[in-house]
Amino acid sequence: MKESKKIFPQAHQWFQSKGWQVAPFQEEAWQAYADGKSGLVNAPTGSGKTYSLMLPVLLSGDSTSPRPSPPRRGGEGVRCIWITPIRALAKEIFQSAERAIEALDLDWTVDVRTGDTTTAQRAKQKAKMPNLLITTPESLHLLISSKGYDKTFKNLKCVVVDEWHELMGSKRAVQMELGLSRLRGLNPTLRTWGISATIGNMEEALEVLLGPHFPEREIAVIKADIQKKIEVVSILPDEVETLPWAGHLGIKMLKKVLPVIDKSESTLIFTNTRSMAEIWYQKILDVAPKMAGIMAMHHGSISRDIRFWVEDALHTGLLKAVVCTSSLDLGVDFRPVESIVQIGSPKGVARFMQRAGRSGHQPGATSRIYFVPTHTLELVEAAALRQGIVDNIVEEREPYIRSFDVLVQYLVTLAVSDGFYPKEIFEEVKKTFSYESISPEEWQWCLDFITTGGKSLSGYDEFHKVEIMQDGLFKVTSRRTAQRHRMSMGTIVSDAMIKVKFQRGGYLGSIEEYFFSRLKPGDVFWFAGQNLELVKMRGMIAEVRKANTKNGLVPSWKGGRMPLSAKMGAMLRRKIEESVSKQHNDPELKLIEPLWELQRERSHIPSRDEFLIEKYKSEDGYHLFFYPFEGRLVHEGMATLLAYRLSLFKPLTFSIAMNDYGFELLADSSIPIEEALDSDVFTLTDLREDIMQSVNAVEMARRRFRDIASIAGLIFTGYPGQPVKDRHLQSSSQLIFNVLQDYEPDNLLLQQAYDEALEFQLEEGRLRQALERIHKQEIVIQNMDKPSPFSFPIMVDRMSRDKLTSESLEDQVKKMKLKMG
DNA sequence: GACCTGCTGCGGCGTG
Repeated sequence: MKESKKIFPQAHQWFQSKGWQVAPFQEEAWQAYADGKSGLVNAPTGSGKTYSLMLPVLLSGDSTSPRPSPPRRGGEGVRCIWITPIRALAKEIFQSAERAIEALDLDWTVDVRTGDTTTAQRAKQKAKMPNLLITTPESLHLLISSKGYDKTFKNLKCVVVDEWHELMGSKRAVQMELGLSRLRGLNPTLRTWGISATIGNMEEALEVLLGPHFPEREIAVIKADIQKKIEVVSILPDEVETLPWAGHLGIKMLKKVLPVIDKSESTLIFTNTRSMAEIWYQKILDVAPKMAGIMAMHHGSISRDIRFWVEDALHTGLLKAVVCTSSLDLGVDFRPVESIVQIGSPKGVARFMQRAGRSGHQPGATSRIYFVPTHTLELVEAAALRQGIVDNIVEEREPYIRSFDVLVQYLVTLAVSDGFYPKEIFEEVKKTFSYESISPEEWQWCLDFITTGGKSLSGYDEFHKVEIMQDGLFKVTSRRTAQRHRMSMGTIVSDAMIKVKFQRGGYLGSIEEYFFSRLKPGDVFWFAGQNLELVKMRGMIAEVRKANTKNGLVPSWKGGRMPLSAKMGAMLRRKIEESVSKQHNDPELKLIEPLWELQRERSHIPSRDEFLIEKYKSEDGYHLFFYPFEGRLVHEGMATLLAYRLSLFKPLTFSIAMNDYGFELLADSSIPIEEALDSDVFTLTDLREDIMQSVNAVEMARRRFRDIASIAGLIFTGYPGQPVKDRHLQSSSQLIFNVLQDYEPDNLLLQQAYDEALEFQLEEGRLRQALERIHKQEIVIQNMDKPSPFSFPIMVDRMSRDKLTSESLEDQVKKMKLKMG
């Protein structure tokens, strides 16, 4: 370690002058960088990870001079690119860089380039690029799509990808891989560094960043040895009966949450959905009107202006509490708050830890997170989360591979700028993790696709985007094509949103088109913490005014589903067992004991090597309940699979319901489950075939295809400010889907849609593992006279989806409770 | 195509 001091004495001096300590991992990173290595710095937020790479980049030979010297004239171009997944973080990186440059008296220039960069700034950059460029993966691709980009990046020595764990597991990472492959093509000695929080598959994260064939001896992995203490405090009801058996809102716990808010300087209240945030915000105001003015709300559909204001107000101590969704997980790294409250299951240990980390930022300080269960079985989740933290469990982020939509977009990007020669680019693309396995035929398909639209779309000129020049250069010559392409780059596809505005101006945020299709003028809804009356619709704008009525609809957004992570599922199974055998110290598990007694009385509690199937007959029909604890998506797949296999024994129509813990099959005549078990209904044999038979794979693929088509540039989503209506997008994507389905079933984008449906919607891999596990377990079939605590919430879930009944859900649940005695 | 609880993230109308 002594030697590194010789390499960057200025850095040490600067740290000293500030009274900062140089952490061992920082020194290690400086050394590795000076040695010319690439790699990954694995360090938590707030650990000084930025300077672990910022300083060696600035101070090493990549700078014009490590000592003060008169600035050289322009033309040096970009020497380092710093990638951040979030625009808002760019500002912070920029400030860190400026601070370092000034303190060390260097002649680096630094600037930010994102969608927020103004036209004037862009023009300035075009004349003279900064030496350190802070940008996003999307903006990097936009730069690659401009003429002479190879000159811009001619002197590039290093790329740093910040928050790499955030990109991993999304197509944005694939886009990053492609961008890196091109930059390495331009500069074979380019150093690539990632900065990442811990994820379950760290080695893979490194491999994705550097590509699978990066020379081993040029790689370094730097791990910050900072262990954060996290304390999980459940907010418990006085009696377990207070908690509902089913439900997810947790409003019943409101009174217990208020004291936490009261006694803390500042509190973040995390909810799982945007509508839940809206509801909690309103309910808190209802019971604690004094919170008006010192409490705010923050979620992804609220306008950026309002969100910035909230972040700022939290900084300056104006706000005492903010109700939010994961929009505050990341992004602006604000001053830590005193208390964190999590309402309902966060579904994964990593997400929970990240949120906990928002409190107690001082080194050595303990982060405390209050967990609020919203139904009885979530008491077990509390214990599971605590154990998960103790055992250091962190979920994986699975990288996307072979995403042909991202690849064809990239190829058009290259064709838009200076054009490309396929042979050269193929070699680069093959070196990425994502496309390592691409075959020459598949590559040729991509080239055909961008030049002719492929076999079935060749009749349409708009798909002939790229031309092949005489010398074999692939290039876009049409201005319109180039412009449209630049306008639709990136891999994030959003639904068309209606903007919500006050009549006199004042933009509040956006809600999906669908929500408004059910509303007529005069209707009242809650949004952004306000009670609003719809005045009129104007295109994609909803004009509103403040309403005086107390009640209103709460918008629901489509959003993504967050199923229980596999690791949480395993931990839940373990904790149930510990709770039942009373081998634990968790207060939550103690509280839930009466529920186990009831479960045992009415049914059975499965041990680790048992798999429980409950049978129950009601006036609705014949029910079967299964409990794999694998999350909603896997359950949905498994339920359809079993329904299909069971129907081979006897013609039956099933209705299916599920939650994160288990699923239900309901039929109107008896279900031959024993018979089916005898002939191995959980078998892995013919799994793929049976899945394809049982689920509506075409429909699932059709839905995935919309995003794929938009990333691949098959559909144009409109000019900024005048988006194309969703139903138009829907229909054009469907049209193309149908054409491909009929005339070109081997189309790679179409196949990708099927692959994604299987992998991400059915979570086939996890389904397979779950079936394997069940196979090794002993199956216990239990008849029930009354629904068990396990099965009850699933039944409620089914009822809430049953449109035929006119009874309100609440009445039904009451009736059911009476019946159950 | 959605409703049935369901997050987050970026970019965009210019070629010397």
